[in-house]
Amino acid sequence: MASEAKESRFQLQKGRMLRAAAQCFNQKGYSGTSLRDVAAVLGLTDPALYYYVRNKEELVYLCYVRAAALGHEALERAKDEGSSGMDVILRYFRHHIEMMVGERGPIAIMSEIPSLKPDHRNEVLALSRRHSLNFESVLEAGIEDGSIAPCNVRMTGNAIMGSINWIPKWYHGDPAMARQLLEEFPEILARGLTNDHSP
Amino acid sequence: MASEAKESRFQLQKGRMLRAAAQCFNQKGYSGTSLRDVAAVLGLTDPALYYYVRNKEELVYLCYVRAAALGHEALERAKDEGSSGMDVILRYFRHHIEMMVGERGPIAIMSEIPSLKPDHRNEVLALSRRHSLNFESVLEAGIEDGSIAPCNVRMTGNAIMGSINWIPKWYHGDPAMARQLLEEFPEILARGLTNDHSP
DNA sequence: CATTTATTTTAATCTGAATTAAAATAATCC
DNA sequence: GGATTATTTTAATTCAGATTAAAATAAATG
Repeated sequence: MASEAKESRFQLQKGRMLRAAAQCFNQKGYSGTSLRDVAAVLGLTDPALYYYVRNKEELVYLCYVRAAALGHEALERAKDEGSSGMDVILRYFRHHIEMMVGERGPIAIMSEIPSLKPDHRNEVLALSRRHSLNFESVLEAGIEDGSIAPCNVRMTGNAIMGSINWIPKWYHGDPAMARQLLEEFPEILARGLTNDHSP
Repeated sequence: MASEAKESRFQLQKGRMLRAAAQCFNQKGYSGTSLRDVAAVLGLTDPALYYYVRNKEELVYLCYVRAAALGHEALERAKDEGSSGMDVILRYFRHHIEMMVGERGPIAIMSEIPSLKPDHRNEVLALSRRHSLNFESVLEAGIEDGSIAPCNVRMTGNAIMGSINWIPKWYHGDPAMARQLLEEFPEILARGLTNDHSP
């Protein structure tokens, strides 16, 4: 239908914009990227972006919501597919990293949450916490089922999330690195969780 | 002597300023902190900062140089004190985290390296790389001496640095958390490195 | 094909935060 | 205590980049 097609085109462009923005933010830093930079990636001029977004703050906000959504999706998918806690964790790592370095990426580093306006900030923080808790509950399940060694799940979760969230700082689009990341990183992260001394 | 004392006072204030700036950047984000914010922490007005620094870019640059220097110092001290590779690594974790949450902290997250001016950016990147290589060489030594399991040191280093660099994102000055961080985080990070199956 | 709607552009404005200049206060030194 | 230097302030300026307005183009629709 017409309205569907139109909405789809709009949403498509908006999606492209969010990915362009994520790319700019990760590459040039937040203060280093102007709306012009983002527009340039899309072959547009800056005011065009205002057709999709109220202002720059909202652009950042949407980038972060998207980042949270992709992380959430990665974990939910892993939970659907996986068996033991450790299995779910490993699948989650793979999905999340795939989203960062693959077709759907990049994912914006959430460096500027504090400068979002209060409503937006609170929402993003809530999404972020939810994801952390979600991840921790998988850790707990894994401890329960014996696939993961007992640990402080809060602290362990923070450590792992840091590793993942930091990836865009050193991954800059090199395909060879992307392959290596997908192949080796999940195991590296998981290695600290293994329960070698299970009964 | 007079000139000594004067220089010391100047350097002292400059040091305070860098810590105030790090605190603001970590708490409010880069774009969310104005020079006025930094000055306010020190009980000054914004133009006063220009007595210590040429401009905001230089302030950020100095924060990052300081961050790199403290990381470097933590690792060097660990190397001086430690025995096996794993021992050095653990000591490094403790020192670095102590610097983040203790008297000498906070340490600024290096979120805005890309928007530094080229000379500064290159210098900070060089310091950053040097630290990574330094850390990787300790990992290699640990693998050599059998205290650390064989691994891709580049990738493993990236994972661990991510965890550490991300700490200020979730540590907001709570003393109880600081204690827990010091006590538990090093072991958590090290757990993925242990060589259980040594010959 | 004419009309309406969607998207983008060009040109103009606005703004807040960085920066500079000049003056004032505080510290130090002889 | 008077003179010199160090530090900070108040007041003014500047500017890049966000934002808005109005016009132009492109797409869709009947």
